[in-house]
Order: sequence, then C-alpha cells, then structure tokens
Amino acid sequence: MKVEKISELTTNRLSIYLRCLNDLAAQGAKTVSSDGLAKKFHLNSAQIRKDLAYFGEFGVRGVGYYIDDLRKHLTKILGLDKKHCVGIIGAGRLGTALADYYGFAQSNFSVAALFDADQDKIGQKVGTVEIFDIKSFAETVKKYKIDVAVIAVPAEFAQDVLEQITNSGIKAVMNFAPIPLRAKGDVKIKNVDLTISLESLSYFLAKPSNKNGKILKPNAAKSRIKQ
Amino acid sequence: MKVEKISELTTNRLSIYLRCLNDLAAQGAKTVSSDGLAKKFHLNSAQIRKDLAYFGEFGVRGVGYYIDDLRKHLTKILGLDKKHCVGIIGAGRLGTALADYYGFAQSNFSVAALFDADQDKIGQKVGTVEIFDIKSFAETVKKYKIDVAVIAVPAEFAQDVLEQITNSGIKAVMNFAPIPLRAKGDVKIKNVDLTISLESLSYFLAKPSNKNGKILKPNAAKSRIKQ
DNA sequence: AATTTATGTTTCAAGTGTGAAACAAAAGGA
DNA sequence: TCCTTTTGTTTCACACTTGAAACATAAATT
Repeated sequence: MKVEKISELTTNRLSIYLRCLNDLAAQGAKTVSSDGLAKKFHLNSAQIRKDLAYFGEFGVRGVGYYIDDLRKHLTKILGLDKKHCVGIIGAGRLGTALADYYGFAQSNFSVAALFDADQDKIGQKVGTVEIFDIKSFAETVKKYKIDVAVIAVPAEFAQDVLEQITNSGIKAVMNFAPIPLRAKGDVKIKNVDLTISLESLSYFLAKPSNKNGKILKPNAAKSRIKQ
Repeated sequence: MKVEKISELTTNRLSIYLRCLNDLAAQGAKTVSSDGLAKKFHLNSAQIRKDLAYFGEFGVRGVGYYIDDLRKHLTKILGLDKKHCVGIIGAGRLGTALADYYGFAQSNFSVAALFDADQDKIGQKVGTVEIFDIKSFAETVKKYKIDVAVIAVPAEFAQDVLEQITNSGIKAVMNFAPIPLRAKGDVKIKNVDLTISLESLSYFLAKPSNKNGKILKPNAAKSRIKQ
C-alpha cells in the first residue's frame, strides 16, 4: 500500500469501479476478478489493481474481489457514507434545475438552500428548497451546516461569489459558471463548464478534417491572414 | 502554422480565450497582447500564442491582437458561426432542465426536440419543445435536421440510446448519463459526468489528509484487510 | 503437496501536455 | 534609420498518465 498523493484521475476511476460493482451486485454476482471487471466494462485490469492498491489490499489472491466488501471499501474511501449539505448560489434556470436534480440525492448530498440577490425570488421555494437572500449567506451556511457550495450564477459574478463562499469556511465548490475558477488554499473546486463542452462539439462538427459531414467547406482551414 | 492534429485541451482553451476577448471588447478595448491577456485572466502567454499558431497568424508583431478580428477568427474556428439542432433523449428532470438551458442558445445550438419512451410524456411540451416518441427518433431527426444528441437517460439505457443515435447518422453527442460512453468511428462524445464530479468533492471532504475539516477520523486510511 | 489462479508491486517505455527559454521577423515609434 | 515591442516558432526539460511486463505471494483446488 502506497502513501504517495493520489491523482484525481485515480479517484474518478474509483467512482466508475463502484458503479460497475453496483451493476454486478444487482445481477447477483458475489466475486469478480480485476480481469473480469476489465473485460466487462472496457477497463484495464492492471490499472484497477493499481488504483485499488493505493488504498489497501482489498482482494483475495486466487479469487478476486468480494463485490460487497469492495463496494463498502470504495464507498468509504469516496466518503459516500457521510452526508453533506449543499447550498446553490444563483436561483436561475440552472440553479433551480440543480436544486431538484436527483443526482445529488443519489450521492450523499442534499440541497439545503438556494441563494439569490433578486428580491422577487427570495422567500420562494423550489420544490422543498427555499431561496434565501445572498446577503444572509454566511448565517444560513452556519444554520444549515452547509459544507458544499454550487455556483450557478453568470460568469461576471462567479469570482465574487467564490470569495463569499471561501470566507464562510466552505471547502468544496462546484462551479457551473462558464469561467474557470482557481482554488485558493485548501478549497477544492470542480469546474463543470458546459459551454466548453458544447463549443468542443461545435468545433468537432465544423473542423475541416470532418470529411463525412456536409458541414465541410473547402478551404475552411485556410484562415491565414495575408496583409 | 502547423498541421499536426490538435489536442482537445487546445480547443478548450480557445473557448476560454474567446470569452476573455468578449470581456475585453465589452470594456471597449481594441487590441490586446498575449501577455496582457495572460496577466489579466491568469493564463500563460506562451501557450496563448502557441494555441493560436495552430490555426493561423492572427496577431500583429509589435502590437498584439486586434480583439474584434481575433474574436471573429475564434468564432469561425470553433464553428460558432454555424447553427446546430439539438435532440435531447430522456425527458426526465435533467432532460427537461436542459431543454430550456440558456447555455444552448448562448452558443450556436437550439433544442429542436425531446424524446422519451413514456407514453404519458409524449406529445407534451417543455417550453416550446415537444416531447416525441423515442420510436420515431430516426424520422424526427431527419425532419428537424437534428445533428447533435444529448443523452439524459439513466445509465442502463445509455448504451442502447447511443446506438440509436449513431445509427441515425448523428456525429456529435453529449452524454449526461453516469457511465462513460466510448465513441465509435467518427462520432464525437462529450461525457459530462456530474456524479463523478460530486464524488470527487465527496472524496476531498472525506480524505484523511483533509486535516482542517472535522470530518477527519483517525486511521481512516487504514482500511487494510487482515483475514 | 503440487498446481492453478489472481492479486500486489515494481519497473520501464511511450505518449502527452506544460512552461521556460531563445531568437528571428515584423510592425510601429522616435 | 534605429530601437522597442511583440508575435511566431523551435527546442528542451519536466511532469504526469498509461499500459505492458515480470514476478513474488497468497489462497483455493485437485
């Protein structure tokens, strides 16, 4: 078992392994080998063993892994056995959609509050979640023991909002604003930039090497200036 | 100007550059140097120049970049000057939320149709977008000239849905199902796995090295089995 | 007891992305 | 005309991730 610092790519794969195991468990399987797992879900068996080895020895030589056992370990490693309270800043379309996004509940997160600056929205409810004045952010965070913040405001406000979040002592932030925010100190920020993803698809559809689509225009690559 | 294949990380940065330029343009700036851009938005000037150089010579030595000019070039490179039609498969919470997500409209995408298998939902409308029977997928795609698909169904159906999508000739797919789908042939898939992002935050909050939080339990790392 | 199976672990090569450094070339200003 | 600025371009070193290979070790089976 190693003690080096663990890459985020590794923990991301742990999430995937856990889902695969849930799948197998639902099908009634009791054990699985790294090879079996790899073949079934298009993974790499050596990598599975390596990833798991960062955290302990969970397998049994000659047998493989006891699925229920490994699920419990991964659940604990990923912290999915502990509840967290989420505050969503920005009660616009995205924010309100996220407020009753079932993915939060599926994981160990529950949405405790929405925040907005718009006086018309404050006091209203989205599902069971109340919209609070952003001015009362720090108090409300304390009151509801919010430890995860979701940024769902326009890009121009994101940096300010992040500052408020970090000032309130929250250490985990998910940012949906289309601007990459950098973590300061021991705060973890996950940027989920849908705009970049969309524009990445747009680029793919438009790029000259995309011969099969009818989108291709000759000389689209020659965007060179001659002045 | 190079002709090598271009990394997705590069085009992702182009998206970011474009937003920064839009920012500057809104502030009335006319030109900007790679250094100025880098300092203002915490980027790397050498990388900016390198990224842009893949696509042409857009700058003016001794001056920098003419902002409007570069915006036009980036818009064209990213294909943001061409409209695309989006079909969303899965009219659940996420699917319907995405149906009127303003981010689509902000980019060059417009949502043309939702699809679902639930007979109760078919025929209803979400905003201006109608929900169609998934059985009529191929026809509807043709009818509305849909060229981008969004998968917003539970994980267990995602692979089947992807097959239908590729069979219909669509080349660009955004997958929100919590299972990484692999692209076949010349189909581009962007996986947006919110579950992984959430569990990544969960891991961060739970991990033993996170000394400041009160979540820490001694020996949490020693999940080693002795049997 | 011997064999088989599959983990745990190390090592290595290959590929990729990043960022610094250096420099020629072009444009504008003094 | 000379100098300054800044791009365009190459080169290099560094870091990181992946995936293959090899092998000792442990458990189960025959």
